[in-house]
Amino acid sequence: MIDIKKFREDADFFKQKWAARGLDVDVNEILAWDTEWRESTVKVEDLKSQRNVASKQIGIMKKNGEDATSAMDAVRDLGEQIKELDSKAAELSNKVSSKLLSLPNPPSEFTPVGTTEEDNPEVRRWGTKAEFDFTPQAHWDLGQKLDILDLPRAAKISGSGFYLWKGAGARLERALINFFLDQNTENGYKETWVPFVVNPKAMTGTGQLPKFSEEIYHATEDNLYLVPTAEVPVTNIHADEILDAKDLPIAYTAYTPCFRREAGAAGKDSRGILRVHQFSKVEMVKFVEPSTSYTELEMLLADAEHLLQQLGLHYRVIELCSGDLGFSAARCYDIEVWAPGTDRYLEVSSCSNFEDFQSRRCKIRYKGDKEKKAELVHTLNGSGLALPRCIVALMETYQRADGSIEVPDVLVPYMGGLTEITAEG
RNA sequence: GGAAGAGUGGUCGAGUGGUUUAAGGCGUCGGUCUUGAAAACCGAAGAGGGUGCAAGUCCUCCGUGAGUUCGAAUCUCACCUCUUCCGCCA
Repeated sequence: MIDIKKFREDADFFKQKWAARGLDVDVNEILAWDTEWRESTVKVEDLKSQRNVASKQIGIMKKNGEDATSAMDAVRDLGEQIKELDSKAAELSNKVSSKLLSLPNPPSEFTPVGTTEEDNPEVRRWGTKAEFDFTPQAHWDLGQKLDILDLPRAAKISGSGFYLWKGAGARLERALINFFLDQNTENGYKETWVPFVVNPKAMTGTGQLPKFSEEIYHATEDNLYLVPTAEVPVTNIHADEILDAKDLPIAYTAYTPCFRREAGAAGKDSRGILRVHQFSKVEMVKFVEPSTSYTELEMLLADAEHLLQQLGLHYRVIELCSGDLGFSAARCYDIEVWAPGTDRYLEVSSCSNFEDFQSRRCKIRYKGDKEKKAELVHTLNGSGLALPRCIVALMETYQRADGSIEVPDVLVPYMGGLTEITAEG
């Protein structure tokens, strides 16, 4: 959520920022509601002040044994007015805040302006595309022939968009989760284990609600949501808290499954396990002092990149332009890994700075040593990393002519010493 | 799931209808004293919002939301969370 005070001062600034995202926002409407709210607030607070004084008087009169009937009648009338004005003010305030909750974060000053993903500039590349003296296969063929990936049976159990690993495939999923968690811990992120099901307040705090209810699984009986990313529970760890400035930056890492309905995405890039309803992901989340958030973003990105480097996978980093930026982010980098069989770059990480957009919604603040007021922290997060597409890249990059797969050195210990995945198991 | 009890500031804890402007302890910060520290003593300090150039001033906040009342931390109702006991259970 944006800062209403800044919005009052310069609504045009926000209008332009939202326009850079392709949104035409009627800022005057919001300003009018806000002005009206402030006017009613001034009135109602004055009435309340009068009532407080009069009530105190009544108390004193009663204590002295005087008759307070007429004074009580007068204040009763005040009470009626207060009630009426109060509900009017509450209505206006709700209008403003529900509107603001549905508006995205303004892109940062660094964010390139653009309309679609075509406009996302490439930041850098690491490594080169793997070369083969045979035609590399896609992971869905490799997985089936090696009998480690069973999509038909996953569909039988749950429907399309779910995956099922067997044998070395299942082991590979577990190995990567552990490898990522270990690496992130080494890089200073504290490992956490969080709920996979969260309440509406947490979902609103990070920005999934109220706008994207169609994208998330909702257990209506209990009004709880399956997490679409660990970002939600992990960021909310410090909701409604005032942190000590000397504890910042705080960095966490967490593994969770991620559940996404992917409404309307059927058919698009959905072959194999490229886009699924449930996938594993290890996430990194930071709470930082505002002045440091953009250097922290670069560090977060470097940490995520390092994971792919150790796996020896070629990737590129792109920066999202204003039109392609996610709802809550002010600036965002995507890391895309090369998958030779699929013949595409696949997004495996999004590293974002949310500035104070989430911390304002979640009320995550920090306080310095002296008389300084509590200020909102900046929050950041990035995948480190999303599993299925990493496995796709691994399988397709390390495949051999006979369809077997070589296990990269760093994963061998996590695979119980297994150095290759073959059809013989 | 059932029963009982409880939720007050950074923390512990008093307050059960009216100068509560939320006591007091601990912790924190500043000062006095000291070579320095500790101890002791003195003092300061919550959050959000409105208004104002400012000093200031006003409103709201005692788990959450409604209600009763001239007036609610205090009374009523609903919900949430925690504790204990019982039941069920990996």
